[in-house]
Amino acid sequence: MAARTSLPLALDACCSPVTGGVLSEDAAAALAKVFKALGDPTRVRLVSLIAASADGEACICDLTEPVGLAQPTVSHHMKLLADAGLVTRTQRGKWAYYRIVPEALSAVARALTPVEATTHA
Amino acid sequence: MAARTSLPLALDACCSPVTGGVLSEDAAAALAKVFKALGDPTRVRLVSLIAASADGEACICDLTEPVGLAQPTVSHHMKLLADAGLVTRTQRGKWAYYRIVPEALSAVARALTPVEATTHA
DNA sequence: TTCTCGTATCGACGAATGTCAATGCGAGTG
DNA sequence: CACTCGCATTGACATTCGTCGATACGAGAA
Repeated sequence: MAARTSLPLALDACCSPVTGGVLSEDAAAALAKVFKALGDPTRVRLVSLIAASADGEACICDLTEPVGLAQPTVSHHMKLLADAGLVTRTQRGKWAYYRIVPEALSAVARALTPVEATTHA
Repeated sequence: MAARTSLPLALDACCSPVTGGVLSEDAAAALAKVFKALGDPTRVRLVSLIAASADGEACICDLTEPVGLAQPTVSHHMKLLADAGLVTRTQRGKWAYYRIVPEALSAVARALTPVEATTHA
C-alpha cells in the first residue's frame, strides 16, 4: 500500500488514479475528502492567497481581509484545509502561520491525470 | 483569458493555477465548482467506474448496482458531473451513455500543479 | 501579575446537499 | 395503437455546510 509517507491524513490513501480502475470505497472517500476541502470558492481563494504570499506562508490576520469574512470563519476554513492535508499550521508567537503542502497538491493532480500520461509502461 | 477551447462550462475559466497568484473570485468559483463535483465519494466512484468501463462509457443502468444507490440518485450525480464538465452525455436509443472528459481532468490537474518555474520552491 | 492581541471553539441560524419514492417523458417494441 | 423500458424530474426529508457573534484559550507586553 501506499506510503510511509510524509503526506498527512487523507492523502496517503487518496492517490489512486481516478482513471486507473474502479476505486475502492475507502480510496474514493479519501479522494472525495480532499476534493470537498477544495470545493468551496473561499477555500480555493485561501489556498491561492497563501501560495502567493511573499514567504509562502500567511496567518489568519493576513487572510481575513482579502476574503472579506469574519475571523472565526477563516479559521474554520483553514482547519478544513489542514485536516485534508493541504496546508500545515505552525504556531509562532501569537500567530498561526499556514503553508501550502505542495506534495498534497501534486498527489491530487496525479490522481486526476489520465493513466496514459503517467504510466509510461 | 483562458483558451476558449472545447472545454465545456465551468472548465474554460477554471484553469488558472492555484499556486500562480491570487485567484479572482470568478476563477475561484469556477474551480470550486469542479472540485465540489468531485467532493463526494459516490461521484468519485462513478467517475472511476466510467473510466474503467470497457468502452470508456457507461449508462445509468451500469452504474446503479456498483454504487448501491437508487437510479434517480445516480442520475442526479451524473447531472452534477456533467454540469461541471467532467463527463459528457450521449443519448443512444433508450440509453444515455456517459463518458469521461479527459481534458477536464487534465485541466484540473494542471490547476493543482505547483508552478515550480517561479521564484520560490 | 494584569492587560492586550491573535486564534480557536461554541452555539445558532439559514442554505445547500444526498437520498429516496413517486411520477413524467421518450424511444423502441408488441 | 398500447405497452415496456431506461432515464430525468419532482417533492420531501434528514443531514451537512458556511457563516456569524460570543466566548474561551495562549502567548507576549506592560
